[in-house]
Amino acid sequence: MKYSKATNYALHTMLFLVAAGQSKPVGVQQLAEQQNLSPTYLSKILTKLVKAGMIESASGANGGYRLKRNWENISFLDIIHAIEGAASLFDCSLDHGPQCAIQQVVLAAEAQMEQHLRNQTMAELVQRKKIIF
Amino acid sequence: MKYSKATNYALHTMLFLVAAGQSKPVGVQQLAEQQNLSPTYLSKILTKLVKAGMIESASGANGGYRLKRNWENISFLDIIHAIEGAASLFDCSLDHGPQCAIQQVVLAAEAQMEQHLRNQTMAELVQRKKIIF
DNA sequence: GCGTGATTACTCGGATACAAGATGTCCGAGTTTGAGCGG
DNA sequence: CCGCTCAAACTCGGACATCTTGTATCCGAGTAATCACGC
Repeated sequence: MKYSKATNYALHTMLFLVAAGQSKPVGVQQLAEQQNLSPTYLSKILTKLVKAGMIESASGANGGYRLKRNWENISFLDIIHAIEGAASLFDCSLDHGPQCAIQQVVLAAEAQMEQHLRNQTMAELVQRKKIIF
Repeated sequence: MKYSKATNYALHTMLFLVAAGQSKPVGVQQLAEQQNLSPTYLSKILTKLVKAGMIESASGANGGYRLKRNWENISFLDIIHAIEGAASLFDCSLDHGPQCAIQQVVLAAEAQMEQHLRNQTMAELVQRKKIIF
């Protein structure tokens, strides 16, 4: 079990966008170069973030991606969910009784992790560390 | 990102073995029936648990799998790591600076989850709930 | 009875098949900016 | 100097190609218990 590379890329991109501010859109090319991956693939990932309402895209020359309003509240969990989906990471394969004891334990553990990811916003991270994204 | 079905099977099997006690070995056929999957596949999964030292196998007639000593301390995390591997679920794809801020956040969150999984033993769960595994 | 061999009931491990998802690439289409050009 | 056109610089989306991983099956080999049989 591992987070996908796409999540990796999305987190780094968002961190950069937050650090850059929301003044001008940043081209996908520039973003891709920094992470050393192909622009077209990055754009697919960013499309998910757009649909999740975290950023917006600007077409045409000088286009690119830009933060949307209330970007201050975007948490790690928001980004991860946008990319990976919000499904819980364990589904009991059997159907025994109303509630599987194993499932309860694992989901409780997952909730702990999500709690931590929900409390950490991108903006806060940028403030604390002086970048190195 | 999801835990694999194999993990699912392993957890359920361990819970059953703990509930059954370590007197006689339980055949893989019986274990597979309860979870409605093929015996050969289950045996592959259980082989990992054997190598992790949680259970032992007995060949020949009346053979099967049985708990090993100090099974009381086996936690959820032990089983999950035996099946999924112990690799952390996030590796920063870039190499920027000594420590990636994003990585630190995600790993801290993961640590929270693992903490919870480490504290929950199979034996405890069997005692609390009267089965339904 | 008692050993000895065959049968039966198991697990083990490797090889293989299959499906799904992650990871990328390619290309055509739409959109905005800005430069060039003619009036 | 103004407006029009056109090219350039972008993103968007769908359709692929590829690779890895999870899931599962098959089969031959080894092993232990038990049964049968001959002495």
